[in-house]
Amino acid sequence: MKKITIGEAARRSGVKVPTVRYYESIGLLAAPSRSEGNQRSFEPADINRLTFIRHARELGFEIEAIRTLLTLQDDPHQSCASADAIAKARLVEVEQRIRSLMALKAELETMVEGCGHGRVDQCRVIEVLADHGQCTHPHH
Amino acid sequence: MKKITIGEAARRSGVKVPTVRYYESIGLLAAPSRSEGNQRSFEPADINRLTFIRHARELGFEIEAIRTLLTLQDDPHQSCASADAIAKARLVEVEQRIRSLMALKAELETMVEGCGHGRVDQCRVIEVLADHGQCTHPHH
DNA sequence: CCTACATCCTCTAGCGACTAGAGGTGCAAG
DNA sequence: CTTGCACCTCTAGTCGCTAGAGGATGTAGG
Repeated sequence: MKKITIGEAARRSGVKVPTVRYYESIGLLAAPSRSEGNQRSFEPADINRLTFIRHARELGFEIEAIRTLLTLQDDPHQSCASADAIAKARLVEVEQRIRSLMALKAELETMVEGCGHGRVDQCRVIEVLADHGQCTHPHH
Repeated sequence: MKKITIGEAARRSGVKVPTVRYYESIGLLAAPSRSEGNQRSFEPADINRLTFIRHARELGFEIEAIRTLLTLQDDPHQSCASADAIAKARLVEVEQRIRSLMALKAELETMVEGCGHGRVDQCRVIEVLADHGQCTHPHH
């Protein structure tokens, strides 16, 4: 079997080198075997695991959620109810975040549109921040 | 003039007590005068400043951006071009974040819908994470 | 005046998920 | 054999707070 260095693992998985070491340090990835010169030597399975982690992180799952998802993946005969629950919870979070960002977007647009590019004392950006009563969307 | 304690300032501005002290420590808020017993004594202007900061934070502005906005507010004869640029940049960020979250939402929905609530080896949640080629939206 | 009790003070450490840098070793090509 | 990159460990820093220890102050009731 050919040895996969950490740099190679990083390139194949899309996870940065220091981040791979970090994942090992927090026990998300098992410590790989070492070469004679003490360098990490990864297996193809490690690349899959790293890729899984990267995808999950890109979808905004927290490390602890990923830890749970990984233990599920490691034992494929378990019920997938936990995985389902984790994904559903994440979906709810994302939907809330979208709603809040949409309100925010509207408010920023009002600020930017109202700005006559003159002096600060006529600037709507500063004005809205200073007096929240002017918010068009009193969401907070 | 009546003295405003840190607790009162926190209540009026909506910023928590330790956060007020934190803002002072990073120089976002001038150190207020102290009572005989070394307790902070705020002015009404401090409440306004804290409220400004809170609004800006709620809109997702970073501390350094707020620092700039505050120096603009302190000198109302300046051009508001900087404030305008900061708000516009923030708007662009928010719009990008919304787009990315919408793609993410679609992907999570596919995962959750596809889950037959059976065993892990048939679970679409795990499957999609393990093999990103299955993503309906190849946004990343 | 004394006693509770809330509020205040400073200081340090912790959160999540990395990222950066120092200072040193291994390894492959020319 | 030397150059130079990739690797190693370790510590500290990032952002914006938050929590807790351990002690001082301020206020209201008895």
